[in-house]
Amino acid sequence: MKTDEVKTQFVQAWGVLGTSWGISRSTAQVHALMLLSKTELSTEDIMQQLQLSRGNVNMVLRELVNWNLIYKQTKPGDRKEYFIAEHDIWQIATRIITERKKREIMPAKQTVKVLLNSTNDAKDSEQLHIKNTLTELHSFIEQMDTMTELLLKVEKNALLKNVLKMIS
Amino acid sequence: MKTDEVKTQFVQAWGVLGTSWGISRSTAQVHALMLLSKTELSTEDIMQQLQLSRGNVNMVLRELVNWNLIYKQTKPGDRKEYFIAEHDIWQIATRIITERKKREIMPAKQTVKVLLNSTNDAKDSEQLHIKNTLTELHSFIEQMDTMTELLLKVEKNALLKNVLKMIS
DNA sequence: ATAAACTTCCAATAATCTTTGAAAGTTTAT
DNA sequence: ATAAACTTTCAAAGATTATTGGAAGTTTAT
Repeated sequence: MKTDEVKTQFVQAWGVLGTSWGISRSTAQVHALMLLSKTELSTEDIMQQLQLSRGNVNMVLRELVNWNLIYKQTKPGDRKEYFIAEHDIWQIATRIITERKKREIMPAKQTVKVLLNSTNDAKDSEQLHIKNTLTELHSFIEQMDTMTELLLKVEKNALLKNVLKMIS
Repeated sequence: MKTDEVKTQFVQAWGVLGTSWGISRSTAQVHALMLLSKTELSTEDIMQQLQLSRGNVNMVLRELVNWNLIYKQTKPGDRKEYFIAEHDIWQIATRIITERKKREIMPAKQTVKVLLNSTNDAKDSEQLHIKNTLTELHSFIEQMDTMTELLLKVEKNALLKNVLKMIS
């Protein structure tokens, strides 16, 4: 397969996958393109290669910069901004996991915690059942949280990586 | 807070959270209601309590049954179908993780694998960079997959649970 | 101070995903 | 065989989310 074909296919496929991960198609596409690109790209480059509007590309790039998945770059004597992707896969993973934690785990934790507080005075059997369910949910979310932290540590911890390999 | 207030708040909050996990609001709401309900509920009960349409509740229940998150029940001398939630939090977790793996990890694995195959004959530096990126992505996805399997095993494995606690 | 080159914002539009509700289908009791 | 009680389907409507594209804003060189 030709280089450009591979690129196109990956970009398109990643866009589709992205939407099932709660990432907008364009965001996933731009990230995919940049991952495969060795060199920095300008907004124009991306617009042209992916046929997306200026506004959209601008927003997506801002989002990716916020997630620390791409970096802004400038070139001497050139006023344009260029962007280049973080290419270290574990760095990428770390940042995505961090975002997902923020988006998916923390709000759930918060919700359950608040409601759990309001069931302290549970008396009848229904109330106790609710309290019990919320308690279990809370402890489960805590464990997911721990797991997430663990994942974030794997990168820096070769020993841990091996332990995981051993026990799994 | 009153029992019904807690229920309502949990159901509503869970509905909102659900949408940021790629689960439809109604699905998350119905599941939340059933988690807090000690007894089985009929389609009518759910329609009435959550003010959702018959069609919607029917589809959602089917989906939840498919995920093994709720069970169908019948009562002697009653033609209606009733549903009751799986209440074991680790069972619930197992089933959700399994679904997410199916939906999020497997398709990505497949995509990368296919494209990786088509870069075997990489020659110039750009092609090698692409091949390299895809290779790393592939190995990362493998690791996520392993991690998922590990998560699924934690439930049944007290030792593993303790190891995790220890090293995290 | 001006204009050129570029970036950002945001209201309108488009695309996608969810929910409804009525009609069709199925099962069970008589 | 019929009708009552219940479940399922699916096209249309509604809600939400993503994208566009032009206008406003900013920066830099002269």
